[in-house]
This record gives sequence, C-alpha cells and structure tokens, in this order.
Amino acid sequence: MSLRAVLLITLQREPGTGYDILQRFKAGLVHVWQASHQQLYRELDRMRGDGLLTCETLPQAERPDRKVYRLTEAGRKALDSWLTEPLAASPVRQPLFAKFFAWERWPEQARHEELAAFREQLKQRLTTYAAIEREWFSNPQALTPAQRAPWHTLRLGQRLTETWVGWVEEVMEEE
Amino acid sequence: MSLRAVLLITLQREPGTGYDILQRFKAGLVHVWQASHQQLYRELDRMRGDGLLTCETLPQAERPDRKVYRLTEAGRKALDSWLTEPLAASPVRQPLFAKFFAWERWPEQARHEELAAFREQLKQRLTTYAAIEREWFSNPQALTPAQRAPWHTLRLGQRLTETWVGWVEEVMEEE
DNA sequence: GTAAAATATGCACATAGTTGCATAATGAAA
DNA sequence: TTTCATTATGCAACTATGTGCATATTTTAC
Repeated sequence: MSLRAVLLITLQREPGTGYDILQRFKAGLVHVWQASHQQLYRELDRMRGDGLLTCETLPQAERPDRKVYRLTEAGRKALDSWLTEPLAASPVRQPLFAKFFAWERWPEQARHEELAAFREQLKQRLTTYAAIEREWFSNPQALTPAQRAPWHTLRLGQRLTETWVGWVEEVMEEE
Repeated sequence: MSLRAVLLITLQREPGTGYDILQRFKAGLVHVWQASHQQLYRELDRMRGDGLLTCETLPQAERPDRKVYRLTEAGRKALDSWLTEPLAASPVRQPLFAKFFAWERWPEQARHEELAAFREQLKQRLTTYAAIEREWFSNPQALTPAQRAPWHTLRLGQRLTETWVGWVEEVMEEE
C-alpha cells in the first residue's frame, strides 16, 4: 500500500503526468519510500484502474501522449483513510546483522572492508542530509507546521545515521 | 537472498528438521530477519532443489515424516560467498515518514494516537532487548568474539530504538 | 471428557518489488 | 556527425514476501 500512499500524497496538491510525479517524488518522498520509474508508471495505471485517479490523455504531435493523472474523490478518501489507520509494525530486515551471526565464517578482511565501506556510505548520507537541510530547512522556525513536518523526518534520519556511524566505528575498533 | 542466508547460517553448525530450524531461528535471527513458518518450509524446499541442502526423510509411524535438512558443500560455498560479497544498500522504506509529508491531511487525533502507540511499541521493544541482554549477554567480556558478535547487533538495536523514542517524544511535544 | 494450544508440515493465491528490455524524441558534447 | 544524456513512456518475466487455509498428532488446562 505504501507506494500507493506516496503517489496519493504526491498527487494530492496538484495533478501531473507520470514524469512530473517522478520528478516531484525524487525531490522528497524518495528519501522515505524508494521506487523505480517502472514501478511508478505501473502503479499509476493500476490506481486509475481502481478508480483512485483519472487520466486525461493529451495528444502530442510526433511524441508519445502525455497522460495527466489527477486524484478522484475515491482517491482522496483512500488517502484520508490511510492517514487515519495506524500503520502495521514493519518487519525487521537487517542483512548486515545476519553476518554477525556467522562471525566465525566471516573472513576478517571482508568484514573490515564491508564495515569501512558501510561507514563511508553513512557519512555520505549525512552529507546529503546536510545539503537538504541547508537548501530547504535553513530556518525551520519560520515554516508552517506542515512545511516543518518533513524536517522532522530529516532530523530523525540524521540522528539514526549518526547512531549507526558511532556503532560501526566501535565495532571496527574492537577487533 | 537474505532469508536463504539466514537459513544457511542456521544450518551451518548442525542439521535439523524444519521445525528445529524454526525454533532456532526464533531464538535469535528472527530479530534480524523476520519470516513466517510457511516461508521457512518453502525456502528449505527450494534450497534443496537448488542443491544447497540435502533432505533425509525419517519416516515416523502414524505421523508426518520428519525431514532432516543439512548443508551440502554447495550450501557452504554459497554461505561463504554471501559473507564475502558486500551487501547492496537496502532501500529506505518508512511509511510513517510518508504521513509527515501529508501533514495537513493527517488528522491531529489520529496523529497523536499513532505516535503514542508507536512510542509504546518502541518501549516494549526496549524491554524485550533488556530481557535478551540479561539472559544471554550478562557478561559480554567473558564471551568469545563469535559469541559477542550478536551482542553488538543487540546494542545497536537498543541505541536506534532509543533514538526513535527521543524523536517521537519531541515530535509529540511540539504540536 | 472436552477444548485448547503446541507440535509439525505444507500448498495456493495474492501482493509487492526487481530487472531487463523496448521505444522514441531532443539537446548537448566530442 | 555520431554518440551520449535526458525526457517520457511502458511491458514482461522473475523473485520475494504475505495471507489464508489444510491436515494430523500430542500435550495441557479446565
């Protein structure tokens, strides 16, 4: 359901074509729910089939038609009921942790390389977060609550990533 | 691949029946990679089909046969190469964050209830972690590195959960 | 004694996500 | 001028996971 929810959120303010939606998605919600362009196009078509979206085809000369999707009343209701229903707890999936359960068979070199690369990924992510914060949230107190809400998610992302970095460094040091 | 990896890890030390494996899995790796019993039985059968496991059927009088699975050489190699290959970055999937991107449409009452329930879940998880720590890792320094490794994952789980709790409480206070 | 939970196995269908490929125009770089 | 990136759309096949159901015995609780 969550890809669907993400698309409902994206289309809630204004209609758009698949590509529009893809661009808006990449600017924000992709940090929350990753999906490929194929998945988006397919899901938009299914949502139209389920009556959550209408699709207006704008023919273009010598190009594929542009398809403008917009929320229907059913789509708006689906979004509202998704927002109102509490989410189910999401399953834990940490493949890296699994390797810790096979410690003896995990070669030391591979382990060290993997943890070092992982730490670099995390630090890269912190850099990305910092850039987003500078660009969009330089003065969070000046924003409306609705504008500030995504900033909260960013801050949690930062803190979780910092927690990860601290842990990786500890684990790397220890052995 | 990760369910498969988890089963390879579980079977690496000693062979076992589906139900054995399920019990061992529930004692540890389920905190790392969740799966249902149906999934385990199905995956064990597929792994046998792929030559990673052998399956010896022990007939029992007036009961379904017990099937003892054990790693083959190919299975051991598959585990070793999984351990050696660095993992791909796992996609971000935070449906709760998505709700923050629809702040205006998220009714305040639903929001408050959801965050409060979520905080309770997190605190419950901390209680579970503390119980596991008491039972299995009361003196981590006395353990071998291989025995201590799962303890590291537990500690990260604790710290991440604490970070979440702090964040949820801040967000709940703010509005 | 009867009802229930636990032991023990698994199939079938549905949903979600990944990967590879296909098409076709435009604009920019080499 | 050919090649590469970007814009713009999507199908098909595959893999992974979740949900509901089915079966049959043994043990425990009321």
